[in-house]
Amino acid sequence: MDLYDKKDKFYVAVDCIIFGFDKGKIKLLVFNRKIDPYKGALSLVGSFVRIGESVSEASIRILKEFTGLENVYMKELSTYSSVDRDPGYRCISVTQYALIRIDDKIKMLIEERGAKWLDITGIPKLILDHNEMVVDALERIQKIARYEPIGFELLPKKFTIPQLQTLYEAIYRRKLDPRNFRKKILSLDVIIKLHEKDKTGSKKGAFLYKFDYKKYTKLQEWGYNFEI
Amino acid sequence: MDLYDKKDKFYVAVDCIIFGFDKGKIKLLVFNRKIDPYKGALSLVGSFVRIGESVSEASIRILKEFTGLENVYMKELSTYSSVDRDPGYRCISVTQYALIRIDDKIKMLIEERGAKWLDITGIPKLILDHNEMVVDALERIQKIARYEPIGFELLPKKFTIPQLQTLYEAIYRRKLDPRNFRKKILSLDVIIKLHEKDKTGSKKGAFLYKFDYKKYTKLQEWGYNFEI
DNA sequence: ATAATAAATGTAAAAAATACATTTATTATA
DNA sequence: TATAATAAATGTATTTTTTACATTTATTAT
Repeated sequence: MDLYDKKDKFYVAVDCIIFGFDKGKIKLLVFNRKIDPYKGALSLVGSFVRIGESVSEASIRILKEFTGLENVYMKELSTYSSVDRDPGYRCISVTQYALIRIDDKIKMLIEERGAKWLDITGIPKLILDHNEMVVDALERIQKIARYEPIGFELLPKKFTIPQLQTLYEAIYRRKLDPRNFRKKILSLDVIIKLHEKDKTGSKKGAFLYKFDYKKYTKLQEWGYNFEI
Repeated sequence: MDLYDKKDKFYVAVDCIIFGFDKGKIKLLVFNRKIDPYKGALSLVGSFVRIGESVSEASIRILKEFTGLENVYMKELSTYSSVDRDPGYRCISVTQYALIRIDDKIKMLIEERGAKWLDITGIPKLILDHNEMVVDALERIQKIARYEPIGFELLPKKFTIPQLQTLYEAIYRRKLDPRNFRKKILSLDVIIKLHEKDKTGSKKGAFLYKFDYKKYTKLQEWGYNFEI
């Protein structure tokens, strides 16, 4: 490998913009680099793609390394390839955005690995062009939320309608009317009411629901609009 | 360059899925390869990305080489990176989809360069994974047509409402009601009626319109829905 | 028993989408 | 110069969806 000049051949990297949702806020997963270059600086979760794996295989591999998670919602965002984007290598980065459920187990796993969650309002300087990637990814999820039920990827398997509303308010950055929101989400007919309540949010408690993937898949075939 | 094994380092290519619209049909630009490997086979317009250019610079360069056109609507589709996608190189391809106006000048230019337009219904076998790219690009433009006015990129600068309708019918693969289509498109308030008629389509002739990019840009800021 | 809290609910009005058939401007031809 | 032929242009009633808005309910803590 060291026979070649690092600026004379292409390196391919994958960077993951990993979003979570916790306490009513959308969060981004970053870590403090342990090694040079940029030791100590904040970075997205990423790695070089190996010659014997595809970009998507690489992204699955590093997501597992950093979070312990498999079968995560992850989609390609885009390619960052400016000649001077990385002073060390001639490296193009293929970015992936991922949505994960934050629970206590995940929180622990992530802390063990030296990663952490940042509130997406007020992301500090990250290395290279990673801030740009985050901005682009946020724009993308805002767009995609209009025709895909991505909200459900970020919530626990069981969630309440007020929780779902708070999440959509965070994605769209505006308040929604609770009566209209409830009416709309129920009319989509893709959530199932459970016979349990979550009482952490109020004395009355709110009914828990779960997402109906089967029904959603069926509807999707017919060109379904998820706008809320 | 030849010091390195072709399977031992990454090559980066860009492939362009270039769509046009002619005689009521959506067309794809392909060419017959003049050199090995795959001499004589049909291929998307593409090239290796040079070490000193970005992917987007490369795509602009090759689009110019093949069509003579600059300032074309072109967006990244996605990255194709299976380890065995290209038997010759360890090559990842970043694809771009482009929409261009087919006119007689372009037709000539393209023929001179040995490229040609294929009807998108019934694309023959293309090299490598290019068929997959075309399918993905078609899916993408169908989706994107719902919230961006991409139709206008494919039509001549001056077009009639029936022409626009035919184009959307080709994109969505379904018939639209002419009264409702006209009502909807006019309500969007982004096309300007001209005092000329196009009489190639009928004895009565249809009024020509042009797209109002300024108005569209303004509306876009407010989160505009282009669904037709 | 009462206060406090967030969850749950309904309705009327406005806007948008849909379904549907006739008239109009023009050219070619009888 | 009247007529036939052609695609363009037009209107309305109905249904569906979206919006705006205030009160009651279930539960816990005091």
